[in-house]
Amino acid sequence: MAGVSTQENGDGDPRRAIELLWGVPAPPRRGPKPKLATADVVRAAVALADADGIDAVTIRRVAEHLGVSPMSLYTYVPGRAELLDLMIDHVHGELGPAGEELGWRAALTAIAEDQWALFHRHPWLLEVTTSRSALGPHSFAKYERELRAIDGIGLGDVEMDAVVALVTGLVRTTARSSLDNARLVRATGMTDAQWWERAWPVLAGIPAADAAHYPISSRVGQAAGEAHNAAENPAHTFRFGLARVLDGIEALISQRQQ
Amino acid sequence: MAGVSTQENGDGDPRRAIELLWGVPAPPRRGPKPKLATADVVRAAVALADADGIDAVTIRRVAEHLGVSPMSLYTYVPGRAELLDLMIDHVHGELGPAGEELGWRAALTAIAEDQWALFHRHPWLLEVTTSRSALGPHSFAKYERELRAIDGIGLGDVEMDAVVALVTGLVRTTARSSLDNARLVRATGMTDAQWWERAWPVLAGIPAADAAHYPISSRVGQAAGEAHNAAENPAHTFRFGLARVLDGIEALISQRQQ
DNA sequence: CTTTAACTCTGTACAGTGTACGAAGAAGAG
DNA sequence: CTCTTCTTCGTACACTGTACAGAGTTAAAG
Repeated sequence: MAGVSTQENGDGDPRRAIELLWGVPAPPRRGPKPKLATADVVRAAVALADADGIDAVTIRRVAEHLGVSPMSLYTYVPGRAELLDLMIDHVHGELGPAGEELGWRAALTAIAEDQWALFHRHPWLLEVTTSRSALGPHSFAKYERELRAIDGIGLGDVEMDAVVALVTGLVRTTARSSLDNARLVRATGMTDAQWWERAWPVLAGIPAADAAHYPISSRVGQAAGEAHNAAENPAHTFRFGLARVLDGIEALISQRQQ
Repeated sequence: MAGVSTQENGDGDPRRAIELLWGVPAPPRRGPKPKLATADVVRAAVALADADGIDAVTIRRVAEHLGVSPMSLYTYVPGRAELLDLMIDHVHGELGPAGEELGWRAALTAIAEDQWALFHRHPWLLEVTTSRSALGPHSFAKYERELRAIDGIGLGDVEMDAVVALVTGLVRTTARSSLDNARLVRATGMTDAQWWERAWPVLAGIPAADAAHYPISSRVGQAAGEAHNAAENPAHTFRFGLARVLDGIEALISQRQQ
């Protein structure tokens, strides 16, 4: 089955969102003392998302966890979309610092491993799409660290951005596959193997689905399916892909140096 | 701002979903003639998603487009989640055939270009996550074609699956970035440059956001931002990444051959 | 033929969602 | 003190997926 869905929400004026992200101190306050701070709301939302997924982050449930009425949250956060932005930047703060003494390959590897771990700590990150206004201080630092890893090794600026996107994209897709598998096992109570055992009789009764029509898929799919369910293997797939990508980057660099 | 969100929906019994995907002919029917066929529903849903994004695909709106009451759709489709599965497999039917006479590099390139184009024709594909039960005939054929491109060149079965995931993942992430940019420009009426012009004064007033703290990002981010907005450049980023990935795969293959 | 069973279609209803609006009350500014 | 601003909250609206029950239609069974 399929799930959804990244919905629109660019309202254009980024001022308030940016101020929240960067924690601009509130101007002189006149009314009653606020019960909470924006950070409390963000922390509660992250805790909810960690535990029950991004769909558990509803205004009502976050408010309930904070012992506050739903509408009060709008005092601290302009809306749900901006809350998600704040959550993203918040957990980006868990990523490691620059660590500059390494070579580019070791540095990129450390970055990728860091993000791999982050996705597994906060799986909901994979269900949220970021866009330009989500650039808070921690996301900025993340980007800076990524670029620093490959600065001064002969790549152009646009190339550097592309290389960084390549590596972070790899982490994202392999982490997604790893966590999707785990999530499905949890949700359906079936491993891939068990699921296929139930699905197979149905497929077998369909002429067009005969294995003869898909000879390579049948062979490879089985091997890959078993590998995905082995506990340690998603990480191997990730590191395999990372090695390929780094090799490709290395080829570019040595070509540039000639 | 951020958007959401892949929600759960594994109900466990895949029989009906699989039958729909593979177009099993309905058993002898007794009641009144159906006004529609499942394919009509899928086509209408795809048209809606193409035009207005995946969030426009609500049961009510699809039904309205078909001149039918919302609840009748449940005659043709078990629920919204399965409808999304059917949509995915439907558009996977637009992908090209195997084309086997090419070398692995040319074949993988053709596959990647095909998928790049598909994502641009159906941007909603990027907002939907697939999972195991979405494997209809066209998705199966897609996987088979991908594997065929690299079959018999010395890779193990699990490696083949990982390589295929690497390439298709790259297409997905670069297409996402390309389309996110386009979507934001459409939604906010601002290009990245215009957006930054408005955002900059806000950021400039925040000590922590000083460019001095992010020297490389400031330089590279500007260059990359301009590149993203140039009409032809997202495709260049995609092809740049593809070249790196293919180089990485090539390194593996020649290492295997020694 | 009549009867029966299966099937399509539809209206209503429910539990959710984000959030606009307005009222009530608290606390610092003058 | 008054005035203004701010927080908090209850209510309400439009929207979602879909469970359920009933009405109407058709083909098969007797």
